[in-house]
Amino acid sequence: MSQTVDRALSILPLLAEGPADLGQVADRLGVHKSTALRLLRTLHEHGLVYRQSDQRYRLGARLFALAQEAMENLDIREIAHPHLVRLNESCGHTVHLAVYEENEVLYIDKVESRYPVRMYSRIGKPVAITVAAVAKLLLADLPAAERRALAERLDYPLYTARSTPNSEAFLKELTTVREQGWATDLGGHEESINCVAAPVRGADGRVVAAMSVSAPNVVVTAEELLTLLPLVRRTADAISGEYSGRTPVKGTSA
Amino acid sequence: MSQTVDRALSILPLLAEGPADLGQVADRLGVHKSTALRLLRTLHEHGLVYRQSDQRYRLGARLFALAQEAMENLDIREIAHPHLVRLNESCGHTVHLAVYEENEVLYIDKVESRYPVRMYSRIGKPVAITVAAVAKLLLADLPAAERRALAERLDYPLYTARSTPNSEAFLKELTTVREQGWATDLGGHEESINCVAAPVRGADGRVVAAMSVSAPNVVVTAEELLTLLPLVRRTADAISGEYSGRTPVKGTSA
DNA sequence: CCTGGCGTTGCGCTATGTGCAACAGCCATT
DNA sequence: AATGGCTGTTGCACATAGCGCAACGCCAGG
Repeated sequence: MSQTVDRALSILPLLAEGPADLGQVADRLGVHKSTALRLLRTLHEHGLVYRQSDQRYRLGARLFALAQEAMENLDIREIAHPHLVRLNESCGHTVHLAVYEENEVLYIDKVESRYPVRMYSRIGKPVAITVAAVAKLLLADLPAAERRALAERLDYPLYTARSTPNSEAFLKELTTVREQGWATDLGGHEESINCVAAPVRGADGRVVAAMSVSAPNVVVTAEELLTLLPLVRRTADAISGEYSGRTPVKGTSA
Repeated sequence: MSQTVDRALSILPLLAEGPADLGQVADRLGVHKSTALRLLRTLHEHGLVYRQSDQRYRLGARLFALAQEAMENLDIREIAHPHLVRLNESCGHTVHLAVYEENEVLYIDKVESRYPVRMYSRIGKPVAITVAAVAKLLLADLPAAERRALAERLDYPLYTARSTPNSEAFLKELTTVREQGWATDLGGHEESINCVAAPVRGADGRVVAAMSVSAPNVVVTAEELLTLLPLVRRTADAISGEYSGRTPVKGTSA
C-alpha cells in the first residue's frame, strides 16, 4: 500500500538471513543504492537495523526490545501466568501457553519445571504446527473453510513416526480435537516427549489460547500424563473465566 | 530521513506499550486517520502488526520471528555456543553471552545449569547495565569519551546495597575492569547472585562480546566462584581466537 | 599513479503519499 | 425505529516527499 514503507520493511526479513552491505540490499530490493541508503538510515534511526564494524547492516537490538515488550503486554499472558505457575507447582512439569496468529502458532509463555524464573523458549520460532497439542486446539477452532485452506497449505514434516503425515490426517485429528475439547501430542514432535493440552476460551466461546503440560516419557508415561488432563482442563477453564471478564481484572484506568 | 517510513516505524514502539485503535495511532503520530490507516496496513502486510478481534492493533508475530532469526545468525553467538556449553558442563553453572549495541547490553545466549536445552531469557530486555559483570566489560572497552558520556546518561537504580550508586563509582569500576581484563558482579543485581565475566575480543583487540558464569551464593560462595575465573578467561580467549579467524570457521559460501 | 568498487551527496522530476470530505457500519440513546 | 455519535474506510486533487541519476570522495589493490 505504501511503497516506501513496503520497501523499508522488506529489508528486515532480508537482513534476518544475515548481514548485508548497501549494494546487496539495493539489488535485492530492486532499487537504486541511494534509495536503499535512505531507507536503511531511517531503519537505523529507529534502532531496527545496526551497522556493524565492517559497515554491513544487521538487524538491531531494538527489535528484541519490541518483541519483548509486546510479549509482556499480552493480556491473556498476563492473566494466565499465575495459573501456569500454580499448575507447574502442583505437577512439576513444563507448562506452555500458546496463541495462533496469522498462520502461525507461537508460545507466549512457559514455566519450566523447578525453575520459578519465567523464560521464553523458542519465542517467535514457528511451533511445529502440525503436531503440537496446542496447535491442534488453536487450529481446530478456526472456521471450517479457513481450517481446510490452512491444512492444505501446510507442510507435514515427519519429525517422528508418529508425526501427522498429511492434510487428511490432520483435518481428521482437528475434528476429533474440536469435539473432545482437548488435545495431545504423543511423541509426534520428539520421540520421547508427550503433551496434553486444553483450550482457553474468550467470552464468545472462541479459543483465544491453548495451554499444555509436557514431560519426557522417561519421567512419566503417556498414560500417567493423561491423568493430569482434568487438572489441565480445570486450569484452562479458570483462565477462560478470568479472561472473559468475570473477575475484577485490575484497573484499566488510563 | 524518510518521512513515511519514519512515521510507520514510530508506530511500533507506540504499539509496544499496548494495543491501540486507529484514532489513537493517528493522534499520537500527529497525522490524519487515513494516513495512519495506510501505514498500519503496510505494517500489517509485513506481519509486524496484528489486528485483534476488537479491531485494535498490536505488534505482530513476525516481529518475534525476526528477532529470533537475527539472534540465530549472530556469528559470535554461533562460534561461542559450543564453548559455552563445554564451560557449563565442566562447572555446572549458568553461562551467559552478551553484546553491547547502541547504548544497550543484551544477552544473546545462555546455557542453564543441568539443562542442555538452550533458552533465551530476557532477550531484548535491557540488561542491568550498571551492575552486570558483562556490561562492565563491554562498556569498559568503549572510547573514553563515549564511556563518560554514556555513564552520565545512565540511571543508577539501587537493586541492592551493593549496586553501583552513581556515574563516578561506575566510571571508576570501569577503569578497574579495563585494566584487569575481567569483571564481577557480587550481589549488585540480586542480593544472592554472583557473577564472574571475561571479554571476547576481535582480531583488532576490541571487545566484541562478554561472557559470564553466574551462581547463587547458596550453591557456591563468591570466593569459590572466583576460583573459576581462570577457566572463564580461558574459554573467552578460545572464543576470541576462533572469532578472530584463526580456525576454519565453516564455509561462508553463498 | 591509476583503476575499480564501495558509500555518500545534490538535484530535478514526477510518482507517491498526503489530508480532506464524504461514506459506511455499529452501538447506544431517545 | 429512527437518531446521533463513534468508529474505520474510500476516492480524489494537490504538492510534498521520495525517487533515480550522475558526480564525488574514499580506500585498497594493481
